[in-house]
Amino acid sequence: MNPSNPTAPAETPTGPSNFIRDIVIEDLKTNKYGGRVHTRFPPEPNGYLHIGHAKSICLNFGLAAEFGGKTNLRFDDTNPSKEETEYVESILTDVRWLGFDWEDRLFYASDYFGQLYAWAVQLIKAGKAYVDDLTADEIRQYRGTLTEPGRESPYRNRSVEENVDLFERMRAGEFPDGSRTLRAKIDMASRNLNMRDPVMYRILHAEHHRTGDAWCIYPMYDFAHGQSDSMERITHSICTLEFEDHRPLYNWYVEQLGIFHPQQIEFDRLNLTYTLLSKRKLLQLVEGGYVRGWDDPRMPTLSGIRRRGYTPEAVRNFCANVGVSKTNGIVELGLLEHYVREDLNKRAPRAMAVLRPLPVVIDNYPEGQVEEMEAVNNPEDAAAGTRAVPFSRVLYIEQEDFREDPPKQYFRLSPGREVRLRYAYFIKCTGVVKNGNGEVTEVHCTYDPATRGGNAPDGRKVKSTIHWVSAAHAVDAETRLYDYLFTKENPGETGGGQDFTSNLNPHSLEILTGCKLEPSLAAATPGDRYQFERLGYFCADPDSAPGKTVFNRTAALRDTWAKIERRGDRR
RNA sequence: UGGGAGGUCGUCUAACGGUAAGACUGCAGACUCUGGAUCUGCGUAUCGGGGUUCGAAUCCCUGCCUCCCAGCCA
Repeated sequence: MNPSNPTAPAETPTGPSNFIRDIVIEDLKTNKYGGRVHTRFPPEPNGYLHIGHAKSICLNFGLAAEFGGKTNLRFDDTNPSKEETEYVESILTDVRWLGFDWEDRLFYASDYFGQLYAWAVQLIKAGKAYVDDLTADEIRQYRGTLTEPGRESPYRNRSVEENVDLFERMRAGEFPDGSRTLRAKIDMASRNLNMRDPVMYRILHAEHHRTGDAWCIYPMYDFAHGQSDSMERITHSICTLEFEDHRPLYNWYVEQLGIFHPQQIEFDRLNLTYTLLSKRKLLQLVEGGYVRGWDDPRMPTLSGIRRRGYTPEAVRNFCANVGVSKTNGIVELGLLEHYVREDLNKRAPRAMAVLRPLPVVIDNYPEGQVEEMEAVNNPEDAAAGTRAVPFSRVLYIEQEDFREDPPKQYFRLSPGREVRLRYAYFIKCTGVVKNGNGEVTEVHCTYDPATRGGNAPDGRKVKSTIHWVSAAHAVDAETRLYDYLFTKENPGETGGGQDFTSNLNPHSLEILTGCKLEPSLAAATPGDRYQFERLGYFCADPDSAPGKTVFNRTAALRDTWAKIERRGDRR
């Protein structure tokens, strides 16, 4: 926090330290970059950001913020065939939503196309790059294999003059896509395949989302990334493990060019159980119609998570606590859920909602009478106050809260048994009405007027408190319950010939209509979050319209009874 | 059978030659007008084999296992 004493722990540590933070602290101590900490988050605008990106965003912005540094947002948009403005918009929105600010430092690799081109010419003139006429297929063959060295291209020793001329003509659009490339002249025998004369530029007559048709040659990521970091004077260039092999190449470019040398540090990408974090596969889910879009609440995208009802605070806490290391592991999805529950428990107002209604008639309650019961808005937050909930003779309770033949340890309503209606009265079940299939369609009860508000003057106890909604006052709603999108911890693991879609969970979405909400919920607007008592956290969906309320279940509450019952089944 | 990076409770992360710690999960209990929350307690780990050392998760040797790399993707 205090730049003059960078080794002092942060005033509000959001999580444990990690090896990258330790490196930054050490660099500050040795004054490696003149006390500067400058990071960047460099997405490619070819898809929506997901929870794995959130880890990187939090790391980069968090580190800079902690040590008084800066973080740039830079789009690595070097491949016009995959990138779109829609994606840059969504990325901007998501980073902002997460709570980070790049201030005036929004950059694009495409801003640097001119400089990159000049540097390419510089390398050609230094005899360090050449125009190659080999086809993609031939380049692959010449590259060799993991265990065998590659062979030099027959075009490798063209004169500087010819290379300059050819490269200029590539840029001028004289050659068709794929006919030539610009390659770095390094070492076809290198044990690191990235150093076997990597392609620097390819010909692509494609419309770029920002530069339009100004260019028909585009730099490869490897030729753009390191220099972009360099131009932005990035001190700590943090990326994921798979780029470790590329570091020697980035170093080579920067050294040949004689420009500022950022320090690249690789960390492990986030993996989550029952979750896919691959933009390619997420795109496939969207395009294949397996989900309703990038922001489907089952998606691990930030837009999906947001629509699901997660808070940025919960995501940040999660990211601060998953740890940053170099081991490839897989974090349990339950940890993410833990952080939403932890956050929402503190801030979500409570309300009563009945998802699967079962009518209850209080036979001894005066017909036509309505009472306003006082309910606490949030037991975790006294300042949230109370509200009035209407009570009347006919109510709805949750089907699960009644059992005609209660199993052991079931404490809820059943014939002859007394329970408390939350914030209202004790009721005792006196009988049921069934339909032709023998299913209970209505429960009859009597109430004890002396227990108004929920306490018995005679001190008698009930073993259970259940939620309810007055039938006459209820607001109808649709709720969408979500389960894991995949049935396998590692959805990428598939049997012979199958792809990951075979691991899709057919029950990942359950839509409930005819749900009954307490009237205060009629005021909910999309994005509003509540805890439906005893059920879970719910968030009003943008699909809501006047008269049609839709809620997403963000996360269920911990359900001890379900656990007991499940265990009972196994015995 | 090349190169790079890794292997610590079920999961993730710490311990930087000196009592293997924390979080999540699990189990047990307390409390409770949410079978929620909260609180208390319990459990399980240094990949294997050698070595150095008074002392090794940590250093050395060796074996095993996992991940990444043969795009004109990023």
